[in-house]
Amino acid sequence: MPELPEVETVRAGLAQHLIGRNILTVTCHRQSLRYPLPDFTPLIDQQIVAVNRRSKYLLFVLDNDQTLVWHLGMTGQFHLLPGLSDSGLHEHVCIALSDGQSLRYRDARRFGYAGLIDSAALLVHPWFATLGPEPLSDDFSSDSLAAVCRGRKAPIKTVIMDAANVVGLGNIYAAESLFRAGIHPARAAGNISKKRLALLTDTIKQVLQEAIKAGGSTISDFVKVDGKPGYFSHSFQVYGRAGEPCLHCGKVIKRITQAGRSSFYCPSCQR
DNA sequence: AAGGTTACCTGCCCGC
DNA sequence: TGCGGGCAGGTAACCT
Repeated sequence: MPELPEVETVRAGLAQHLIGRNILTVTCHRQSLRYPLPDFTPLIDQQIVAVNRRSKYLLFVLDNDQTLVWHLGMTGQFHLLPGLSDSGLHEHVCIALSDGQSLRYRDARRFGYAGLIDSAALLVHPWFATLGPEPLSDDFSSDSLAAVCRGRKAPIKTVIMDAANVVGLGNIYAAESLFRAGIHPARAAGNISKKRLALLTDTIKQVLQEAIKAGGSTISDFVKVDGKPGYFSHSFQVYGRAGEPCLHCGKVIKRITQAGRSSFYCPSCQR
């Protein structure tokens, strides 16, 4: 699922169905995912008043001044099903709602995690305290990006994938943003002109916005009823295209490993 | 102490 | 057909 556009699309789809609903029961099929799951009993009889997002975290705001925080990890999915049918493969949590539907959490790799946090204390919680700006807000700007790049020898790709600097970018959108900005993923962050960082700031915002727009058509279906896979189908310019021709110049797209992840780039267009 | 590597988990795809 | 290896959209705990 989950880079920012996917999480945002899931958020929007869930908000539509969950706001105003009450939670009747919560059933867990295992005690922990990446971390131990919280005690869900405080959720019982609470109303969901908002479904928000910060970084890649979904925030279910309850009317008891607590927030159910959920991270999808790599493979986490939420599905809304009519009624309380049997749990499917890798389904770990089932939340029964007052409208007769049930919200199911499924996660094959179990890298996802959840917590129940006092809403007032959300921003000081360790998951949130160190997060950088939202990329689509004015807090993320050429100035803020330049500030975190200054003096850094780390590759620009790892800098923009570090949530302390800007949240929401994963392996795909980092690669696509750098391609559009013409910046080589391995270039030292501190060695990029202010002007080029300003361009990168713009391409990050563009790419994420376009992805949210495109994601709406596919992933919202997935949230709807019976959970069709609904994978985000976007035409990537470099991600996953190693060995294929660059759509801009025709040179062969390369793949390198950075921080244990694949990076894709055009050796001619990106410097 | 910044920067790099590894681990957490299951599934899938590819080559032998 | 079966099996092993490598890889997968995230995060954080380790090393150096």
